[in-house]
Amino acid sequence: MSENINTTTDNICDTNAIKALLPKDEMIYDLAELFKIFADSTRMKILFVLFESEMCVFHIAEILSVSQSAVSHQLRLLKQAKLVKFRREGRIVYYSLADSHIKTIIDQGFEHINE
Amino acid sequence: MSENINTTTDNICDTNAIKALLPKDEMIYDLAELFKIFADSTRMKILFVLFESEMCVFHIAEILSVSQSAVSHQLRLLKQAKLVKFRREGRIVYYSLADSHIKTIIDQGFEHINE
DNA sequence: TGAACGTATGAGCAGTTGTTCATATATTGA
DNA sequence: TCAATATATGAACAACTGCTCATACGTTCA
Repeated sequence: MSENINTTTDNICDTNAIKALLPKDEMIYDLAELFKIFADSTRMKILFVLFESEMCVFHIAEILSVSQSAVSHQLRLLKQAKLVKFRREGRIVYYSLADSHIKTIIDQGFEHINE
Repeated sequence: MSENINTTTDNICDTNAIKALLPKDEMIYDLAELFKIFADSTRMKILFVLFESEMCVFHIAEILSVSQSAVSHQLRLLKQAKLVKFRREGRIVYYSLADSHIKTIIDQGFEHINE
């Protein structure tokens, strides 16, 4: 226990102690991956549309003036991140938000910007 | 008022009405820019270190096993996004978190991951 | 069954990002 | 003032991202 000496440098602050307090690398990596999803304005716009209402791919593309393909590609990422869910009704696929954390995260982002 | 007809397509959903409810493009862009900062594991790690304590560049680099230059570059971005602040004491520059929204955003991210 | 429609996806490309390396700037103490 | 130390920054490069284009898949209806 007490022989656990910091052998690298004589620090005033104990870097090893702080290192031990950090979340695991994998956890931090996953967190960064999640925030990557919010880090694009097209995806952000899609989320804002879905805040208002469940919506099919075609209408999302129309509202945002973005190609159907681009929307579909981004919905794929949102789906993988479990930020949206979907249901099929005939040929039409309706997307909606997956959970409520999403709104909280975005709201806090807004508050930071409008500090 | 009532002559405001949707001329593009005969939609069941009124896409123009939804369009009007969305935040302005610039706002959404700024929000995405903010989340870009959280979208990298090195920056994320830096934030987690600063959750624990104010810290100089050298020690951050040591704790994270990242080069001084890389840390400095990332701190620059964190500074620009007003996520961290700093104070100089001689040759040493100490960084710390700028406000409390940061922790809330990250905590919500955690909750989403651990759903 | 086959045409039409809504959605998904792979390839390719231009633009962006994070790192390293070299070097500049700033502060201290001899 | 000069060497040492702490930090900042520009250039360059490899890796990644988001779009477009072409096309495939899945469903409906005639």
